[in-house]
Amino acid sequence: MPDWEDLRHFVVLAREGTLSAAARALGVDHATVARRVAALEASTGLKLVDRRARTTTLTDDGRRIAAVAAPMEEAAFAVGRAAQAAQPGVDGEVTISAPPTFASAVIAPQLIRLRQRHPGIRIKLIGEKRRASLNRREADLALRLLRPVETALIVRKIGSFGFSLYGTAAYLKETPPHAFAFIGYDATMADSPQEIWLRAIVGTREVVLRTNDLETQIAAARAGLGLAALPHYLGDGEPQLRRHAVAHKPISRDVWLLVHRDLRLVPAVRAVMTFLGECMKAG
Amino acid sequence: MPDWEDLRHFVVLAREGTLSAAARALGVDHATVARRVAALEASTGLKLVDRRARTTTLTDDGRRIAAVAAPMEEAAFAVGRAAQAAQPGVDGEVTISAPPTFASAVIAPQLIRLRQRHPGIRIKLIGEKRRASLNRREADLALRLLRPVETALIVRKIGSFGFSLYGTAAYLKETPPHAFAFIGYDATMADSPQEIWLRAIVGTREVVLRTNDLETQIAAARAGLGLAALPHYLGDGEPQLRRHAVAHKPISRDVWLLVHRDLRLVPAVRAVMTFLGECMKAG
DNA sequence: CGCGAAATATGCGAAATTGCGCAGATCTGC
DNA sequence: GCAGATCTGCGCAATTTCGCATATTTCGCG
Repeated sequence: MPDWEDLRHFVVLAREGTLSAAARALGVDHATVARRVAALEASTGLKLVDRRARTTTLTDDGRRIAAVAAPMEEAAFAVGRAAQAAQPGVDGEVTISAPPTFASAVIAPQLIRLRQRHPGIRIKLIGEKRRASLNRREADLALRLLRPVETALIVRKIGSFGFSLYGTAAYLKETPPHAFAFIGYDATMADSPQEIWLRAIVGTREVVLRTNDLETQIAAARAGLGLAALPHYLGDGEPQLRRHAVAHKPISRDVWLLVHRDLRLVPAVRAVMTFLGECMKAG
Repeated sequence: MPDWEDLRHFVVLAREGTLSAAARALGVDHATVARRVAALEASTGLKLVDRRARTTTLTDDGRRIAAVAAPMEEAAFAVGRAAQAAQPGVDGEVTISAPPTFASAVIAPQLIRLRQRHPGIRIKLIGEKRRASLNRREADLALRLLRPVETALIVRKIGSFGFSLYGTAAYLKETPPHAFAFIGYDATMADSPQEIWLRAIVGTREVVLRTNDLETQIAAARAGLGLAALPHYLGDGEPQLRRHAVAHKPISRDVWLLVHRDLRLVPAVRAVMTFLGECMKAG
């Protein structure tokens, strides 16, 4: 039986693709990953990776071994969750993953309430667009705008929010609707419901700014560049912006709260879940 | 995620029950096991074992964690088998587990043939009464006298051998059958077919020696103490001993060859399996 | 009640592991 | 074609880890 730490490093290398990326993911030096993998190769008597400068490719044997070792990592994460689940009391650190603006505009302002209610809970709030893997315990809780399909996750709808067009009061007053300019997402978000909704409204008019960053859209709208489709929790918080009513059917997006099955009964996690539900009602 | 080596030590401790036993099983010092487990407790924030002098008991949390971590060990063994299975050519070390007398009297004398045919194969021959776990890779191949029920194992009957009563020529000539003394197994082997067979023959006559060791029975028979029920592969090899025919129906026991599913196609393992089959025909 | 076997705890020196810095190699963008 | 960025490989020093020896505790047994 090979050394388990060697296997841990190798599994990450197999997933990440390069020694350096694996080293970053593991929080160690790349030389350590290289040595660990070399040790695994020695103990198995197999050549697992082709070491070429710039690229490290798994051999056939390497892929086989990585596939067999992957369940080990699953089990290791399960141990981590079990340890978290066994923690007594409501103390502990809970990591939340949420869309960036959601984290900053909705959750963060209300965190003080959670803090007052449960002083023992430490919160790690990660605003990120890519979806954190709850299976790999990159987060304990996640807020998403799409109902996920992953197994072993408990999904709960905790609310929804609507969109409106926002512009400065001056812009809305001075510009006739047929001359409106718009601010929208770039191609990476072309499939999102709010972007499709916006395109329908825009019609033949002009989109003068495309950006993947919502904060940039707000800044542009504030500067009087045009109208942006913003969630109410953001647009209503901007004193310089006003909603502009349109004839189109309004849209809203649902917010889903995700938690891993193993963690759903942990007191600290439950407390944060309750808090997040209240955040949605308040927001 | 906890350190995987810590988990490996803890899983073995959970199975073995004491620090010392776990240390023996792992081939390390017991101090190392204690330190590893302490490190795991620190990283999980849980108390996993109750340390009392002389006894080490798992806590409830410890049992939970051990149960979750056990699949990790399964996967680790699977990696070991996969590595063995990926070995190219017929070179490699193959471990055989067999009943002690079988190993010494049948297999060992013929090993030279295997060696001549496949010089690259190194054999580890373990004579042991307790059944080696092929799942945990204590052996690659096992010979057993009972058809096992374990899953993931391939079972093949490769032969059988008979039993007879053996005594010295002088003893058989000078002693009338009604005065025969017998040599048999002790209580631990009372349920074995050959012992039941022997008891039926003995009838009301005397069993003057009971021992769990077959070699001891042979030595006693050679010394003229009485008659022992020996497998032919042993008794026929003793120049001082002669078979004594009895009216009872002769018995024989089947020999089963076991191999783990993952290893059945490994060239070196296949070669040894073929060799073992020939051993049975020759013996 | 004393003794021995076996298990756990502790302290110390040796050995292995790790991180860092630097060199060599390859790919990308201009 | 060239400069910059990124990745791998290697040697050295600091840290961590491990095994051994010793002490302590507990259980079984006469």
